[in-house]
Amino acid sequence: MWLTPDQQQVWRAYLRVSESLPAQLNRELQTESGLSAAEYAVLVQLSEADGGRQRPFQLGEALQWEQSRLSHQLTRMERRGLVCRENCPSEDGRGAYVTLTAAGRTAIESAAPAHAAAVLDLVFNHLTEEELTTFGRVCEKILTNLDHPATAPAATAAAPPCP
Amino acid sequence: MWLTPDQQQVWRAYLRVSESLPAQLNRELQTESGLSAAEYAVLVQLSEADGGRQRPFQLGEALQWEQSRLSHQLTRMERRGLVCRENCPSEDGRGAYVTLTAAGRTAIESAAPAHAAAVLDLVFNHLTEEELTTFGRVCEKILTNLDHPATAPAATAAAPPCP
DNA sequence: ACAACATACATGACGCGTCATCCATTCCCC
DNA sequence: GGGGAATGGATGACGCGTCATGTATGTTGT
Repeated sequence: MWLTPDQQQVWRAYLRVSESLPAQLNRELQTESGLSAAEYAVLVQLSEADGGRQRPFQLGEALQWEQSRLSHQLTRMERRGLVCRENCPSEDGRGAYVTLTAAGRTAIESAAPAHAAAVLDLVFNHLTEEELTTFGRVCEKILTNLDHPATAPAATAAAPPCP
Repeated sequence: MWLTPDQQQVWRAYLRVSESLPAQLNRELQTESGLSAAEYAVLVQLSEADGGRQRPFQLGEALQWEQSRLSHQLTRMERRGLVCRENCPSEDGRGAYVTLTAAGRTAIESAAPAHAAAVLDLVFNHLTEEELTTFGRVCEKILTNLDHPATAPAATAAAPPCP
């Protein structure tokens, strides 16, 4: 029930990566393009959507973000003029649309190349083919474990009939 | 200057891991022990220190944290009674000491086993030997790239003589 | 000895993320 | 068709992290 020394070492290395790599990418994004990682992610999704326009809940699904997180983020991005909200899609009175503004499109298009270059530079340009595929497989395995919470100590049998 | 499809796929998987894995571990830590990941990290360091007592700047080095971040964190943890600050180490009038309280030691000791189990459960128990070592090597490589900013476009030659 | 600089730490402002909660609309089922 | 429940979304409170600054003590050069 404890990590082996090998696992400890890998885990510590991973923890450092998981702190430093996003931090570094954030800094680069911020200084080169004035965008945060969160803004970048939203802008990428919107720019890939038809008409640069999407329902918030679709955005949330694509980003795997909590709805509240997205809502806060959109509020800040609207304040910055990167997106704008339009209410009342005729089909669903509850809904809304988020649209990329011209400024938003400019921002993402000018930020993307440098960001991709940074990712290549910090990660992929230094990996062998085999390291790439194994790294990918490890990530997929972790995602699988996150989705199937084997952690459920006794509830794996069946969902209780909700009495 | 763009990611290949393979790289794209691995990158997206990594991004999800880097969001979901810490989030999941945080949740578990929070619900099982009432600790945040940041608190856990500080408590681990302090509990390994002699007398559960350390200078903030040493803590910062060990954790690789910015000084300001640590200071804020210690303020919150002091408010929660997990650590306490003592000023005036006789050797250095500027300094301070952070000490683990009894509550802090109890917290970390009761939290550690479940946390280790969660890490094993979510990550290491599902990796082959070869995946473990390759994963570790990839992390080390990324860390190396982060330390040696090959990104420095033209300033690698020499630091300017600071005119 | 004293000015200039460096070190150790604290703090306020702000962006970010989560949780809990709330409002409006739409769906469903009797 | 009327009363839940579910869905789409917003918001406030709070912990967290960074940047910019501030303050006090120590160090160094002249």
